[in-house]
Amino acid sequence: MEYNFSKIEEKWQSYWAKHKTYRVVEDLDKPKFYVLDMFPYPSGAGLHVGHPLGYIASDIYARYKRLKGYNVLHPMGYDAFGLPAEQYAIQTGQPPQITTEQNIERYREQLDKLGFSYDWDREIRTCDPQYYKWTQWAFLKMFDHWYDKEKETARPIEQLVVLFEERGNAHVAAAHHCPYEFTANDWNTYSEARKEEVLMYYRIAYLGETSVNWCPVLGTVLANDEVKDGLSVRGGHPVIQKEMKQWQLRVSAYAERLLDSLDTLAWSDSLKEMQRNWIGRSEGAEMVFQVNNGPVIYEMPVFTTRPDTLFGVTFMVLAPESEWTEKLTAKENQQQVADYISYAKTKTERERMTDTQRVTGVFSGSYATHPFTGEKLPIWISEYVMAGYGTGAIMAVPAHDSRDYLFAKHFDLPIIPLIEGCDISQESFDAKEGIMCNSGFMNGMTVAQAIEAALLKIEKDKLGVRKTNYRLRDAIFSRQRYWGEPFPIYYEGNIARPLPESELPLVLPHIDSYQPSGTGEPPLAGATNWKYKDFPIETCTMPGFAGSSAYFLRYMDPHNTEALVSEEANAYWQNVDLYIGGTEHATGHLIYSRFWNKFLFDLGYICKDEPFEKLVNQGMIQGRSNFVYRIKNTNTFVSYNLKDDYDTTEIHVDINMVENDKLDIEAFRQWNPEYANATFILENDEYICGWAVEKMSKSMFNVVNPDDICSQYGADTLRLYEMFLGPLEQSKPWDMNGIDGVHRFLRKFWKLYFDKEDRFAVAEEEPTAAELKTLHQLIQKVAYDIEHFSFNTTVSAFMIAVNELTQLQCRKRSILEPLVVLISSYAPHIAEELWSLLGNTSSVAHACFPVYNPEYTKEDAFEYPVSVNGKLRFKINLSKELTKEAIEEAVLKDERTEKYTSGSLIKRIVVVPGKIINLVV
RNA sequence: GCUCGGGUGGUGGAAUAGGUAGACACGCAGGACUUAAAAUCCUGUGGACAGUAAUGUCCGUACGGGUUCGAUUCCCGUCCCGAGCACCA
Repeated sequence: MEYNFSKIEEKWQSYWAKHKTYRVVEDLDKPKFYVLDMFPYPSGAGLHVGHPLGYIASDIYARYKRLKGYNVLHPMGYDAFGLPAEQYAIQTGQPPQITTEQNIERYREQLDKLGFSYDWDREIRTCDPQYYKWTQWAFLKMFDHWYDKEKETARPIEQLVVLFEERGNAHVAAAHHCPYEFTANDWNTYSEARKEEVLMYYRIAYLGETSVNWCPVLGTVLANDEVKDGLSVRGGHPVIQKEMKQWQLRVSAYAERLLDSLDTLAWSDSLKEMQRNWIGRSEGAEMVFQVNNGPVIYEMPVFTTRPDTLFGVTFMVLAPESEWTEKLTAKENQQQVADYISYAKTKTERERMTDTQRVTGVFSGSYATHPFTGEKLPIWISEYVMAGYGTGAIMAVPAHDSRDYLFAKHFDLPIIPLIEGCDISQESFDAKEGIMCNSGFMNGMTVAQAIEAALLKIEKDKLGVRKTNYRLRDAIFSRQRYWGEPFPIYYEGNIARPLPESELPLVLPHIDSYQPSGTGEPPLAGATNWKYKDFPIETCTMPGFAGSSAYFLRYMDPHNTEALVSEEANAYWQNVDLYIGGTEHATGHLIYSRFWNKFLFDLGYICKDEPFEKLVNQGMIQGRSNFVYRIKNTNTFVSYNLKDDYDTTEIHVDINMVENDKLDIEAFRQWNPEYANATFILENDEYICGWAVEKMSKSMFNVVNPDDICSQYGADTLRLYEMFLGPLEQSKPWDMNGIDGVHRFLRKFWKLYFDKEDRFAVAEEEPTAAELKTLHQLIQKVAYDIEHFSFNTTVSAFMIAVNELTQLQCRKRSILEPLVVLISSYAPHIAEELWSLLGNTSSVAHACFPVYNPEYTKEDAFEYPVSVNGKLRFKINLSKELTKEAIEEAVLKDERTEKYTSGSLIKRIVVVPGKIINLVV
């Protein structure tokens, strides 16, 4: 029988679907294991060969764990809300519901062809009202809670009200952004509207005025992780800063816990590092500087991580947006300051970033008093100080901070060095090392000692307090878009009210036009009857990360109508044991879902405080693009090696028209009418294309569709080949060069089970020692490799084993049946077919992973390499069981020892049993 | 600038606790089968030198040093590549 992969794969895929082979239910008799992929956004372009890389790896792992006796939860779904579907709707008028549905269908077809062992009964879609009901529910919970910093947990807002009634807000350790203090008395006299206003400063989901990343082209606000280099991640449009009233999530309240529990997670170091950077913890002091501004004495706080440099402070700087800027500007400087602020406002985020070298600023006209020396410190305003971090004001130490240094040089301000022997003639000395000088009581100390001494002094003199700051900001949660979860919020006048839980899900209405209104109103403003009891409902929708922040919990109990997840299901599945996905979500999804999970944990809805125990980042599979070179202003194309003689433009060509970098000229002519009459300058009668490794994308014409590979080689070959390509975590370009070797291997493997006449011919015979050794070496290797995510080396191990068994002409059930089980994680279709040919009636998925027996792999004789002074000389066959002394004796007796030491005295013999013998002369 | 990865044949990549570097595969070369091609199978394949040959000797994991009987692996310095962060005080 031929290895007819298309027939086999079709047969088993429909078998699995029909018999629901991979359906999983809670089973208290079995240990659980939860393997999760980052669910895809179903884009119109469909899957390319890069997408399944992680899915294949997780599928191998899930299948392996199943064979090992675990009850494996391995679900899949779709992150279906998002911008592209809406952009498409704006262009075509097609409702996003329809296009998303179509895209999902296409994705499903492509996924099904690859033989994944998902339990499709648990599929979820974030745009399904039955799913986003729970996204809205979680939002309501956040609206209804505040964060207690003392107890380090979220608590119901009613309890905060009780605290306010008793003691006002001054002594409540809550995460908040309330700009003022009030007493219990004040609180009790507040109107209802005023109370709501105050509570909004404390809610975990809150509506607040903030400076946001506004993208005029997309007509929406973006979160920090959705902006890169001052451009939107989606689309690459410029982003400006704008003050807007937005829904936000108080992620910053969880900063410390998000940071601390990173240590308990089995994530890659680089990913943890990225999260640490993003959270950005820094320890220091918040100190108060007095500003004597005419009749009023202000106390202006600044944050510093270098209190040791206090004696080097020669001026102060405020952020242009800081509230202090207005207060501290002297009358005679008002015009310049106003000009400067309006100048700073016109700059986009991108300009501000690229312009870091240019020093700008303006003097406010006021002076602060140095707390130790009493000196007058001029207060400047400059855009290099950020309003959103610390207090929006800094004490400048030009000698030891490079930004302050540039500023001081530019405006000719004094610079006082504080470290003995440091050279500050060209640049500041930023390193935290050396001995202090010019620093009063800190003279002679090291920097580390001085920091501690300064902190003690600041606390003692009540000049300030120790403080830890985080870079992590609250997440902006409003999007002025249509295709997202509606907020379950309505407005009673100015007061935002939560919809009752019984009203959930609040279903996204259909609208007539997806066009932006032009007035900045979100599309939902145009929905008819978008009201709750005559009160208008919030017209913004939630951002993309809302739906993906708790989806891993929903998979545990996807059809529950009473709860996000039942207590029983959650107690059984706990959290994700293995999460596989791209590193691009490091500072977005992976922070938000950890935050979301911790919040639900605080409320007692779930039992684990972290969602993903182990996380593996698969690398990207890049595309290999091809180029042709058009001579400028002509329709003539010149071959790659001749292009340097002309002035050419590089143009991407569809890789389907290129083979081994040789262009199919006819296909190229038909590709685009513009090229129909093109002429070509050839080399050796061929047109050679240039090439480059780039991101796989439609616009670069370098996309390889997995469907094509499946029809040409089969899914099993594709699965094996994607793993064989290299280490999972590494990025690599797609190339087809090795795929034949992998396909050849599968055919060889298939042939093991058939005789010369191509009849299935597996015999019931006793295996030989050599056959058992091959099998058991493989069992050990496969188990080890899968546990260590070394999928590429497993494929090699299969190849070696199959070669050996072919050599041995082994056709015995006792060897070949376990072999099927071993390979079934990687190549499930061929494994199922052989498994059934072997007479098994149930799926190979229900088999047991073969047990490794070290007896069979034991070697009697071992070939010891013998080296002299570390240089390999010869090999000697000895028993592995021999004692050190016996080995030494045998080596000394061997005549080659004499030859290679040429009579020199042997000073020492290093014997590592089972490894090596080294003679030191 | 800071942080984290990484540099191994013509290519993708192995080497699991410091112990035979280059597994496995691609490519290439030669051979078998065939009228021929495809497919399949076999052999060789890091470099240099010596030998008719089996084989032997030396060099070799970006570069320079160190630790060690022994370093692709550990330490220090340099160079290059990739990723992330970037006025975060």
